[in-house]
Amino acid sequence: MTRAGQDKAPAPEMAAPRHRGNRWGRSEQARQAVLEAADDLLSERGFAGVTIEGIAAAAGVAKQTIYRWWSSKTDILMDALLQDAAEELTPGDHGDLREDLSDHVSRVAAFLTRSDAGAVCRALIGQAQHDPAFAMEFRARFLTEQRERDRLPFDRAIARGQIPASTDVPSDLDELLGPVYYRALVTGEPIDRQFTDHLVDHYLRRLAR
Amino acid sequence: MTRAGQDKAPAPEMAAPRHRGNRWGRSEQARQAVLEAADDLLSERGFAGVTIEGIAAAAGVAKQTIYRWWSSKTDILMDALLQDAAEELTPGDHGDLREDLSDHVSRVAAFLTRSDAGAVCRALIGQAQHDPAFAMEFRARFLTEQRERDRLPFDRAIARGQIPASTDVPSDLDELLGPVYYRALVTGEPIDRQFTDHLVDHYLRRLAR
Amino acid sequence: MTRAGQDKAPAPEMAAPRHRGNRWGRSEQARQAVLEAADDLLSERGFAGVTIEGIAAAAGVAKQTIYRWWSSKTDILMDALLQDAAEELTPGDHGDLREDLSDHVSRVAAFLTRSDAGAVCRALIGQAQHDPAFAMEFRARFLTEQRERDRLPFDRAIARGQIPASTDVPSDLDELLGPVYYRALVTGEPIDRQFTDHLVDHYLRRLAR
Amino acid sequence: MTRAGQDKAPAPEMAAPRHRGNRWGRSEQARQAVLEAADDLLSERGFAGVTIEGIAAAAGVAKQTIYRWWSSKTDILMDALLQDAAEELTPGDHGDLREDLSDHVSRVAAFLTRSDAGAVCRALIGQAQHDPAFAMEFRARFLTEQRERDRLPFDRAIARGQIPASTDVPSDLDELLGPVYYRALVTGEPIDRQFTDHLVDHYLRRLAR
DNA sequence: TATTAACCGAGACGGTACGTCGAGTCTTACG
DNA sequence: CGTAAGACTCGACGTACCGTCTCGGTTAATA
Repeated sequence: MTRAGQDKAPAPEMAAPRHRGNRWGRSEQARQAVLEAADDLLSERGFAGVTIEGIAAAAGVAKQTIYRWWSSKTDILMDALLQDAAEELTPGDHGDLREDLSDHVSRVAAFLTRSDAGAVCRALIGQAQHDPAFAMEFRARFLTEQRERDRLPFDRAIARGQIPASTDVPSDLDELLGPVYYRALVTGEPIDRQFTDHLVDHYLRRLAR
Repeated sequence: MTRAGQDKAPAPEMAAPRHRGNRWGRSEQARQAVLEAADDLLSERGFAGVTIEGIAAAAGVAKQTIYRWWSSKTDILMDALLQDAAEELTPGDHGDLREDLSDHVSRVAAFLTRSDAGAVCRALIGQAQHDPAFAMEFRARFLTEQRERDRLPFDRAIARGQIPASTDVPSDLDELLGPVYYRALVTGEPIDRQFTDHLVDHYLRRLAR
Repeated sequence: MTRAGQDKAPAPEMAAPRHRGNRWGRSEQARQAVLEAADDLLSERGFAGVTIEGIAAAAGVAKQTIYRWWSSKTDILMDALLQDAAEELTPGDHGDLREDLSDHVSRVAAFLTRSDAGAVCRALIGQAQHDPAFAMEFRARFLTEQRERDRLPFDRAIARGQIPASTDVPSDLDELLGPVYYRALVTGEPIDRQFTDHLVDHYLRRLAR
Repeated sequence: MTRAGQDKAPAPEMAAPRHRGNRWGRSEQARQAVLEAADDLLSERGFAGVTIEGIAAAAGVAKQTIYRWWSSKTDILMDALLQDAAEELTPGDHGDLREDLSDHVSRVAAFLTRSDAGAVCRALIGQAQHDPAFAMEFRARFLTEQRERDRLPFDRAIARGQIPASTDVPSDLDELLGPVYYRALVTGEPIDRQFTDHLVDHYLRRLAR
């Protein structure tokens, strides 16, 4: 759908090589500048302040270059999200389901409510409410991957024999994370560690019957 | 904040009288036409297809008339939502917490995923992700009221002595409704009765320890 | 074809009245500013320097206002030409064909090669070479009128009995004015009084057999 | 000024040899393809439809190759004109001034109003109205040569003693050809043989006093 | 025989202007 | 006083070409 590249520069902290009129491909320099400009504009001026013209100006890039590689501003933000989200949202392995979940759920809460990438994520979920086609793209490009990461603690617990293999993980994920997203997206209520730990506690107590 | 009027229809099911230059107040006819046009445009052309100009044209109303009474297209949709949501989302009283909750949670799910007013609601939640000021307005004008309705089953159960008065109702509401909103807003997964009943069941089982 | 108005402000040297958000019609103020800006840009930066954006900026007018009333930059220049050309190109009446012609032909030469309006005229003739549809419009809106003016000396001479009523005026006009246009448009040769007087002289000598 | 090559075709009617990477010189194949593509685009889509990108695409040539040899689209059209015009516009020698002129003037008329190369010529004259620098180039590269051809009948008549050596040929040319160009460029009036013959007749009658 | 200079197609790049859409403001005539 | 009408300024949209820049590939004169 979108030709946006996901690959990163082999060594991300190295400066992107100067673009030199290239037959084989796009300017990594321009790509990074665009993603960063989009991110900056979102946090400084809000979603309405993110415009293709604004990004182009801030990134020192021609509009046409943006349209060559991205189909819309949300497509750009999606790339920015994919580049940043994975590491912030990959659950660690503490060898224990409660600890893994407690850690991950509170990490998701912090991501959604406090991080820059989380702001991008919320903006895209917002856009998904306005545009069904984008909603599908969001799910295909981000959510599917994220759900894979979210379920890792469960998969490890199953492997350990801590919970039965028959566990309906997707459904349980909805119950655990739903309230977090609900607060982040709808009520705006702050999400503290106590709340997330209660969620985990209720879930584990239910498992234990 | 907004000058939108909510009331005034002398006899709501009667056709509004043709407005003929009124010295003493706004045209109820124009108000209804605007709200309906906004609703129609949203369902037919999506959120981006809702424009002030489009609404004015569809409603046979001057742009200035819209700007006189509403501050933005989301303000209009808010009025439309408030007009429609209350009755769809007021929980009935079956004399039993499980039944009340089961009914209400599934009703919320249906509202969000299948009704026209629910589409308006999702669009506004989407907009809230893009605009913090609007998020506050959404919470003040719709969400507070809705949360009052949502908690009615709990209040009645407390009055009946079915659950302790110390119940942290807001928090429990988040746990019950969060997964529903999460599916509706984020994953797009369909929400069937089985899923909502599981939510209620898990909640009640936890209460019973 | 174009909705551009030709009417002038009733008293042209009076400042156009301040535009005051008008139900019945366009802003005369904006109209004049656009025509003048187009003229200025043409003489200062050449035809390629005349852009809709440039005119809008110079006239302090929105692009949309230009597109509302004119279809292209040549349409604007046409209006500017029509507003200026008539007086510069209306032949005077000296009671004698030779004098009338001598005066008029040299006036046409001066117009084409030295006046600002003549520069507009040459630019439009240039555009007519590039765009057959515009060529037709040019002929309908300017040339027909101009040919009426050009033939006035002949009509008066016929009325006076100085030349026969059977004179093929259009054809004679081509012979008299053609060389002037040819020099102005093609060779760029300067056109002095001697050249135009020779043209008139040759024409009159031919008449006299 | 322009690097456009005029020569080099070893045998012009032979198909140009396939270019296969050449150290010493440009690809005749590319050159011809560009000129033809420019011609085609002009006749099919008008002057505005002639773009460097369009020519490159139509000719199967890289933009850079065009920019290497020509400075602008008008520079290309100039080459195309020079390649085609000479033969169409060289007056024949019938041994008689009237016949030579009659033939040549009507040939010029046909060229301007009916031939493809004439369309190119008119387009360039049009461009000359928009761009004084180009006007000079047009005169230096095409018009000077063409004027040499135009005067041939006069030179031959002088050599024959048919007209005096003191004849002001350039001025007479303006009088003879001016009306033809005027009709072709300005009025759009068709130019038939009767009109051109009248021009010649009037000229010759004047000579004869 | 291998090198290498000159030209080629390709296509990404930073720009400018295009023509369109909608936002939000303003003024008027009417009821 | 509220309304329909509609012209206004402004900002962004997405597109088309501009002219510049490398790139890798192809050939033929030279080394």
